[in-house]
Formats: sequence, structure tokens, C-alpha cells
Amino acid sequence: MENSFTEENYLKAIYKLSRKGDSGVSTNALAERMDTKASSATDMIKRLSTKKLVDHKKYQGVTLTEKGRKVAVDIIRKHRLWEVFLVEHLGFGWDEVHDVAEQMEHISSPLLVERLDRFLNHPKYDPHGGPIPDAEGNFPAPARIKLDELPLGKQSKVLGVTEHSDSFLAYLKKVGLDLGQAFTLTDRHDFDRSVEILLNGETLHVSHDVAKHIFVAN
Amino acid sequence: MENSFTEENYLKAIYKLSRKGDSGVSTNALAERMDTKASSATDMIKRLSTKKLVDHKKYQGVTLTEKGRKVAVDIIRKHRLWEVFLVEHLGFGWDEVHDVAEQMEHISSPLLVERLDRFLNHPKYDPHGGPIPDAEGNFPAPARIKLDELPLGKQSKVLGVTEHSDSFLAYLKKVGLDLGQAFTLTDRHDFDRSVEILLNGETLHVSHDVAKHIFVAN
DNA sequence: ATTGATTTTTAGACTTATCTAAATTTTGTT
DNA sequence: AACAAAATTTAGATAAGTCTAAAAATCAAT
Repeated sequence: MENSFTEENYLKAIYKLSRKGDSGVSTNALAERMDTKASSATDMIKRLSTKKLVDHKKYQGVTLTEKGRKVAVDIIRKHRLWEVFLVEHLGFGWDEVHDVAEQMEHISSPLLVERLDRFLNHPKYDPHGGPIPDAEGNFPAPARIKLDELPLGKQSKVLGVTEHSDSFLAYLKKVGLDLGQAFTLTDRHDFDRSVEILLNGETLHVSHDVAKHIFVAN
Repeated sequence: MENSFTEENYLKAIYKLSRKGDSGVSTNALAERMDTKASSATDMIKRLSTKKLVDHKKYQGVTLTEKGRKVAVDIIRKHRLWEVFLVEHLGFGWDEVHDVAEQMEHISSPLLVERLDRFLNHPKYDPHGGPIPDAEGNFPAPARIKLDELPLGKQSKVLGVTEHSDSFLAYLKKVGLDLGQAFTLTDRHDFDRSVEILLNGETLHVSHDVAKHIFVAN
């Protein structure tokens, strides 16, 4: 009754895609996210379906069962806990941890996870600002909003991002929007929904496309 | 040019079996250690051979190439570093870590290993007393001997074991021969090569079969 | 509502790692 | 040296995960 790494990765992908659209996840979307072909996704859907980890009606997309959701959330929990460890204890940059955590998340030992969680002091968010579910699969209520929703004049700081592409992270680093960076929202342009923020004495213009992907303290 | 977990485990098994007998490792011995059939071992030997990780002449046993030895030793390095982490930072008992480390040893990230090693302060021995090779694959010179070779009257302490079965570890725990336990060798019986040691004011009789599996400080 | 495009599934093949059963090579003994 | 026993390899199957190419179902659109 063990799940392979591949099965776990598919479950995680289905979970993440479900967050977006509210209906079932399409075979094509799943295949694209898994960087594989639709036929492979179909095969895996069948496998997961016989294991009662997903519900599937032909041509109708997949959804996770409660059992499947538990597995997916547990992997996310492990992924994010390891990211915290890598950044806080091994000195990794928050933009260097993803690939390693992608491997560590598959280590199977409930005792290890419990002890790691305690060692890290039960963190609620990972270095990207992603919420860490507890052992029962419940996510913490996020005390944070997107930068484009922050009230004018408010002081805040960067808590995380919702976009993890290399180019986006590199852009943030270049303009100084590092994790934890404090700033004040000084202006807002309604016509294009861009904002101006003051950080380290410099005024920075941030487009809405960027602002909507940045989590900040509320 | 990636090695699968299975390939890595075979390489590690060949390495460990090579330590014992000095000649090549037999297919049967390898199959037994991998808990599989001889035919499977033969198949894997062929695979590793085409990858230039082992040398093999039909019916003649396998030996690691230099390349194969590097891979095997690197896995042992990772295994032992993670064991140190589990015991010293997550509060695992030295008898609880093996199975988890067995999984962690396959995580592939030279950067991670380097940083873990630094975080742990470049340990030379794992919690079982096993020497940890450095990044170049060199083992530290062991400043320790087996209990059955300890001179009469010498004070010492338990550094590790060469036998990791549950029953053996449980026996050690029961009689009080824990890791780090200090004692004095008070007597030696030549007829059966057993020894008597004094620990915590109690005299303990230790058979040669047990003593030869215990590393102690020299 | 029929056509055409898109999405999804099936069919058949390949790879890795395993197995059983049979064949072959080596070893040990007389 | 010959023959039986033991060890090893080959042959052919199976399961997981993938692929390409083709068939089937759904969707979109006039």
C-alpha cells in the first residue's frame, strides 16, 4: 500500500491544480504540469483511481478523494518543513531550496516529520511564505495579503510570493524585494493598479502584475 | 547518467561485502544482502558493468571500479552524516536512525551535503561509531579498537558497534553498554576469550562473540 | 445538428527491476 | 578425470511508468 514517488508527485500536482480552477483537473493540464504526455497522465489517473486516491469519470477530469488529499497535503507539509530547515539551519537562500525539498518531501517517516517540526519550532510558513499544514492537514489562517491589496501609507514587509519562476525571483532580488524586506506603500495608481513603495530610502514602482504575486504582512 | 536508488543500494552492498572477503563479491552473497534472487543480482551486475561502475568477468564475482567506489563511499558519507543529524539535533536514539538514514542517503545535492557537514561541525564518526568519509572519499583513521583487543586494566568507553541487528542492540541496552558508556577492563579469560569489565560499580561478563563487535576508545 | 477541432483514451511498444525455471559453468569429491 | 552439487547466467514473464500513433469522445460554432 505504498505510494511511489511518481504517484506522490501526481497527487501533489492534482492538489495544486485543484486550488486554481474549482472543477476537476483536466488530463492535459495535469500532463503539462508533470512535464509528460496526456497518455501518461491517463495511465496514472487509472492507477490512482484503483487505489481510491482520486475520483475519475472518463473524459471528465480528476479530483482527489479525501484519502488522496491527505497524502498530497502531507507531502506539502514535508516539503515546506524541509525548506524551513534548509534556509534557517543550513544557510540556503530562499531561492535555492526548492529542488532539494522536492526530493526530501518523499522521505517516509512520520516520526521524522514530527521531530523535525518540533526542532523547527512548529513553523507556520515556509521561506516563500507558503502556509505549512499541521499533522492533521489543516492549514494556518494566513495573516497576510497581496501587495496590491495593501492600504495606502501602510508599513509592511515581504512575506512570500505566489510565483516561483527563476526570472520572477531574480527580478525581486534585483530591485531589492527580498524576503523580510520592510517598506511603506507610498502611492497607488488606479489607472494601471500599480503601486509605489519606499524601501531603503528609495522609491520603487511596482506593476500590478508583480504586486499581485507578492505576499506582505497585514 | 543518473543512478537509480536501486543501483546505489547495490553499489553500497558490493562495497560493504568487499570489506569482508578480499576477492570479488559473489552473485549469491550480493543477492542475499539485497534480499533478492541471484538472477536479479546478475541483471544488475550487467547494468552496473555497462555503466563502468563495476568490473565483472562471468562466473567470477564483481569488484567496484574507482568510479563505483566513489559513488558507494559518497552514499555512506551521506548516510552517516544524516545519522549524526538525526541523533544530535532531532533527538533520535542511535538505534532508531538506520531506516530513515537509508532513505536520506539517496538525496542528491552536493551543496546540501557540504552544508549539512558544516552544520554538524564536520563529524568524523556517526552515532554507531562508523567513520565518516570526507568529500574526497577518504576515511578518518580510527582511534579505536575492538573490546576484545583492549589491554587489561585499561579504562575506555563504548564508541560503536559492527553489528546492527535489533537483538544485539537490545542486548547492549539491557546490560548497560550504551554508546559513550565508560568502563574498565578488569579481567580476561583466555580459554574462551571472554572479558570482564567494570561499569557503574558492577562487574559484567562479556563473551568474545559480543566483545569483538564493540568498538572502544584506545 | 453536422462538421471540425480539441481533448482524452486506447493500443502497442520500450525500460527498469524483478521473478521462476531452465541451462551452463565452476567446484569438490571420489 | 568424471560426475554430482553448487553457483551463476540466460530465457522468458510481469509490473510500473513512459512514449507514439491512432481511435473515440467532447466542445465549439456556424
